[in-house]
Order: sequence, then C-alpha cells, then structure tokens
Amino acid sequence: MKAERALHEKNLNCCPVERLLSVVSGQWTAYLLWVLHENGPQRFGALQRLVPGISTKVLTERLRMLEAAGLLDREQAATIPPQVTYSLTERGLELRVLMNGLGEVARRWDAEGWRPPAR
Amino acid sequence: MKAERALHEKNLNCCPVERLLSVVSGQWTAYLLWVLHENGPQRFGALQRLVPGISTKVLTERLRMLEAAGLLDREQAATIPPQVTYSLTERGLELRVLMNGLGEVARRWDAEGWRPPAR
DNA sequence: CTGGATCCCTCAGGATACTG
DNA sequence: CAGTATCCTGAGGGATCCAG
Repeated sequence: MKAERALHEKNLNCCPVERLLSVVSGQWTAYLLWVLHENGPQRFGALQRLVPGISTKVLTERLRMLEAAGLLDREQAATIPPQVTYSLTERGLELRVLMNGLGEVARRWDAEGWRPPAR
Repeated sequence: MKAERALHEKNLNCCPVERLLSVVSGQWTAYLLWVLHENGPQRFGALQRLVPGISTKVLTERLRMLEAAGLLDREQAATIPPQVTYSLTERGLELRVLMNGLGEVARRWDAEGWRPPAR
C-alpha cells in the first residue's frame, strides 16, 4: 500500500545512516565490495567464483545496483564472447574504508566471543 | 530448507562485516540506536513516539535483539504500571561511534547530490 | 561469457486486537 | 504501560532455463 511505502521512504529520508546502509545491507553486498577491494577489478564469472553461493540473478542485481549507486564501474569490451569488468569507483573505495573500520571492530568483538543474535 | 540456510550461515560466518551489519541492517534499527544516543535512556512508549511509524511488534523485536546482542540494557521497575527503560551499553556506544562515521559520509554524499538507487 | 526471464517460497515487517 | 498474539502482504532471494 502507498501509505506504508511512504512511511518507509520517510524513514529512509530522515536518517542518512539508514539511507547509506540500505545500499550495503543486501545479502552478499558487503562481501562483494570487499572482494573487489581485495582482488582488484574482476569479471562477472570471476566474481561468481569469488563469492561462492551467489546466484547469477542476485549477482547481476547487486552489480547493477552498486553501479547505479556510483560505487563501481562497469566496463564492457565488445568482443565475442563479451568481457565485462567491474571495479570500485572513488566512492566505492571510500565506502570500503568505512567498512574496514567496521571490520576491525567486528573482528575484535569476535575475538571477545561476541556473536550476533539469531534472527 | 537446511542447505540454503547453511549457505547463509556460511556467508555470515566468513564475513565479519556482514555479521556485524546483520545486527544493524534491520529496518529502524540504526535510527533506534541513534535516538537512544541522542536522547539518552528512554522508556518503551517514549521510543515509540521518537521513532514514529514503528509498530509495537517491531519495536519489541528490535529491542529484544539489540539486548541479546549486548548493545543495550533493559531495566525494569516492578511498579504498577511497569516502567521499562532502555539504554546503550558500552558496546552499543562503540557501535554508535562507528555509525557516526557512516553518518558523516552519508551527509556529505547527500550534500553532493547522491541518492541511494531505488530498490 | 554475461546476463535476462520466470517460478516459487520464505520471512521481515505492517495492522490490529488483546493482556498483566 | 509495556508488551503478546495473530493474520497478512510484499519483497528478497534461490533455482532453473533461455539468449545474444
């Protein structure tokens, strides 16, 4: 319904952090950015191998979304077969730095025995 | 099915950042932590007013989850009517600091005209 | 090789009513 | 006041097949 959707939007509109998180919170997304940061620019198939378990559908969705968000570049070579390479943009890199901060705390908490509660 | 669940768990297990994000990525969660940080300890009803649009069900879920995660404390006074107060723990505070970092970048990107892509 | 198009199913989350 | 108990819907995401 529209009213509910509007509420959700209002929520996103009034909280910058949730807005930013909405980009990263989808499944595989954070890991995907991390993979691109660790291994440098990668092709579609390579990503699929580097992120085991992800389906082509979701991988495509994520890549399109992150591209639309300006977090990564898509470079297509008009060869046969086609070669498409994805790489982090400046903004994607900046986000990765933030997430490294999260990662440090996450690993420290891990070491302290912390676990996320079951959903 | 178990296999899919297992895959999800494996994904969470191998990526500390996603594991940490899994706590914060739920709707209202980031905003809720922010509210508690800005306004100090609050009671259930006050939170419901400070986070307009959230249902009692989801608010309860979030509070329980964050408590289980050790991010906030629940203090119950055995009065009639009951008074329950929620406050950030040390860990909750630490997480808030991280999220302030996200908030800075989020607001800067906003100022630069950035918007998250439509889901 | 890089996806697009479907089908299907689970589950997060909204609305509402009720209780100690 | 501070929740619990249901019911319900939509979106997220997996599996599979097809296409340029």
